[in-house]
Amino acid sequence: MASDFKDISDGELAVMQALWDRKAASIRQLADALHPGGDHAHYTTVQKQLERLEAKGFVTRDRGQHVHTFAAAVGRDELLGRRIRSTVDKLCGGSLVPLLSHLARARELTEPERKALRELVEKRGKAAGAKPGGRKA
Amino acid sequence: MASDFKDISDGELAVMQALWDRKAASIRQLADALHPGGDHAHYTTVQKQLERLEAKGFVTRDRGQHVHTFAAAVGRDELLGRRIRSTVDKLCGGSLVPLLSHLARARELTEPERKALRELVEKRGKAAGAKPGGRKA
DNA sequence: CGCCATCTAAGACAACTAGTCTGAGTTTGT
DNA sequence: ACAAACTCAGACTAGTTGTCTTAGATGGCG
Repeated sequence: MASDFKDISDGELAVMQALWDRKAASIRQLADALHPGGDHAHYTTVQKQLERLEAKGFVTRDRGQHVHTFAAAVGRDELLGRRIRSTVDKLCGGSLVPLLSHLARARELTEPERKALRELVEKRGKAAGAKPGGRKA
Repeated sequence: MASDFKDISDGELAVMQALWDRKAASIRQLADALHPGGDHAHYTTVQKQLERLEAKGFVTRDRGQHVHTFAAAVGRDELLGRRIRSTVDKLCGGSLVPLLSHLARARELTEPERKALRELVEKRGKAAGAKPGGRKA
């Protein structure tokens, strides 16, 4: 279910961001990036965050070398999607309409945004074969 | 700042849902709705949740009568918007493109969703000030 | 008036999470 | 062999959330 989605904290998210930016890294590299001039305590904080992220399945650890190497197991888009879905499920019963009309009301779209949007609309060729609004509204 | 957005827990959200469904209500009404057959403990749980929601500005309390009356201070759409914005800020630096392309990739859209989307595209040239009176499109 | 049901108010409490910090043991390179 | 760097396990604090207890205020009714 969509609900077995374990979310992560802001601190853990910062670690993920660093990981997304570099494909793979050691604790030391991440700690230095996130806490420039940090001491051992900062190092172990990052270590603990990676440990928890690994437990939640957001990160993979390569124990091949003495210095372990970490990599993101879920991408930015994946996390984005989970969060959006979770929000939409909880607040709109799964329907995207409120989300979309909110966007429409909220602010002006930029050119790239409009472009992405247009593609989204085009894509409707296939249809909505899917059952209408699977969830309740 | 957009970041001073205080979020609410799932339990508090349930109270908000009940409130959105009925415009205004007393603690008793909400407690009965949320915990059918509940005892005094459930009552005070809802009371505490309302107290915290009021502190966070999500709910207003009318102390005019002996039995206080509560109403939602922020709507579903407002909360939706805040959460979406928060997610987009944290994960995409504020750009909607990843969100939109995720939607495109994720699944087929339903008819009403496509309709809302088309309107979103049309609406391009306008300034932030929503011109149409209608909330609903 | 006096009683009682219902309500508000305030705080204690356990469970959980997240960030921090400490200490001990292991591996590596010189 | 020694020192530096790393892993690992766990303790500790603080904040949040749901639960529960107790005390005091209010209103209706015999």
